[in-house]
Amino acid sequence: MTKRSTSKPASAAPTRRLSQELVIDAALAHIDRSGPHGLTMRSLAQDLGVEAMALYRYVHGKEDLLEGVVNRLMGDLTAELDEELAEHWQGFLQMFAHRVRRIAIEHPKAFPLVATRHPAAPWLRPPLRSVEVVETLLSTLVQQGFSDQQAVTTYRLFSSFLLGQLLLESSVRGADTGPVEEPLDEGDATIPHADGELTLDDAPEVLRLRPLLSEDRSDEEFEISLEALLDRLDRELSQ
Amino acid sequence: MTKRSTSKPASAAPTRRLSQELVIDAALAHIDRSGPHGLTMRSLAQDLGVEAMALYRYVHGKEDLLEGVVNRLMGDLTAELDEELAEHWQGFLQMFAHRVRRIAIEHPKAFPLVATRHPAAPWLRPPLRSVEVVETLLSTLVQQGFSDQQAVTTYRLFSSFLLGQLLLESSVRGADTGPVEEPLDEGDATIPHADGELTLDDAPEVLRLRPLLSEDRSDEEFEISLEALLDRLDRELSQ
DNA sequence: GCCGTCGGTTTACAACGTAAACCACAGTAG
DNA sequence: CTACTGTGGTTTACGTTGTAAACCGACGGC
Repeated sequence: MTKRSTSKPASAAPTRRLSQELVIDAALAHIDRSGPHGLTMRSLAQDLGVEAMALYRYVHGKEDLLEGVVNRLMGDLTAELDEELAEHWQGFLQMFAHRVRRIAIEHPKAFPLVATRHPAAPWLRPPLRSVEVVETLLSTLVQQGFSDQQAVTTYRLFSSFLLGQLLLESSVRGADTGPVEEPLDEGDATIPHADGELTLDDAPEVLRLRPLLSEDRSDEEFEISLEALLDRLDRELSQ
Repeated sequence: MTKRSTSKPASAAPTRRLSQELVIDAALAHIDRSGPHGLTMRSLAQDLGVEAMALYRYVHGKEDLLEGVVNRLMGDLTAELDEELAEHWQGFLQMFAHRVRRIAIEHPKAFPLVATRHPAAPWLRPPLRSVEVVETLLSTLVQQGFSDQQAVTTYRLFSSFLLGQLLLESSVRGADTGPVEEPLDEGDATIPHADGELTLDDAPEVLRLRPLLSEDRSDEEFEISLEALLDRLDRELSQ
């Protein structure tokens, strides 16, 4: 109604009763299409066909809302784990990794939040942010013969791996799924800032390898790297 | 002068002439102590003993300023590389990795910006965000016998590794170097939100391993993981 | 002397997060 | 049936943000 043109995909007021779950879901949906930057209390409210202040019945504030969103995202990570796979730590970790990756892929714009948002406890490393998840992971590992130290280290290695890989991946996916973010102005000053099409003169190698560079190998790369990590763990375990 | 109490460490107006460099440096310093969230055009201006709008002579806007900051951070990555080390790709990558790590450690609060801020080109993966850096990296690799594909993959693996490792590391370091961020209120609603001291009942394993978990092994872990990555690359190279 | 241009300030505004007061209704108690 | 109270939502309001636009003083060249 105002003048924003940035995608208000109808659904003006389909629901007649709010709830925290509903709010958070709407928030996630909104982020999915316009990025975290595009999420505003008012715009979200409008999505729900309601006034901004109404949201405050269900969330403490924006910060809290975002917290809710990442919980929503990473929440059902421990849900219904396949007992079969969980029997060997390799399969277990693999399954876990793929679950997280699926989330990152389904919500490329939202996933970075998981990384940014600092966790409740310093030893809760993104993207495995809930005590529940860490608990199942650690207990499973220890239960399968990992020493305490090994379990913890594995947890650390595993999370760095996931974070690095998926953050990067979701960043590129999030970009081409509609870079609705910051159109911003043109014009320049004395700033070295990003040129319209990037100066890759005197960068012959980059120029030459450009097709290779823009290729999307994320699937195989993830698989391979994960495999490498597991191998490495396996080696360190038996040694 | 207003009423902010959040650390204005003197230095009211030591300089009589502004410059883009100066502005960006001040911004970085400000972020270093209060986090990106605490950086405000007005507060930054005040640090420089000047009015907010003055900054716009040197930066296009806040977004641009942040861009400048990350460039400043990652800028001199290619400066004066040790020819000795660059003779073997292993030493080369190692040196690179340590340089980046040093930056992440010296600016824990600022480093996440490097990850968040999306790069000019999609194939420019954080934290190696400048064409220059990527150019030297790629050319060095190719020049030492890497195939094109191998060079590119190495670049990818290397950046994921750095990003995951250092983002996590800087996040914990940034936290205990003064969590000036979002003190926010107390009180609750129907929200699952982080309890004051986190409920780790029914998380016996986490509870038990807590000392292990909060231990800081980042130094060795980085070294070891880097080593592992290099080994893996070496293996894939010869095979 | 006058005149741009450069560096900074003043003023202004729209958009944001959110506190506080307000209102409309639905149950329920009497 | 009426009065009371809590619950869900709106209105109004305020402070803080980023930034556009107009303004202004000093200073160097003609």
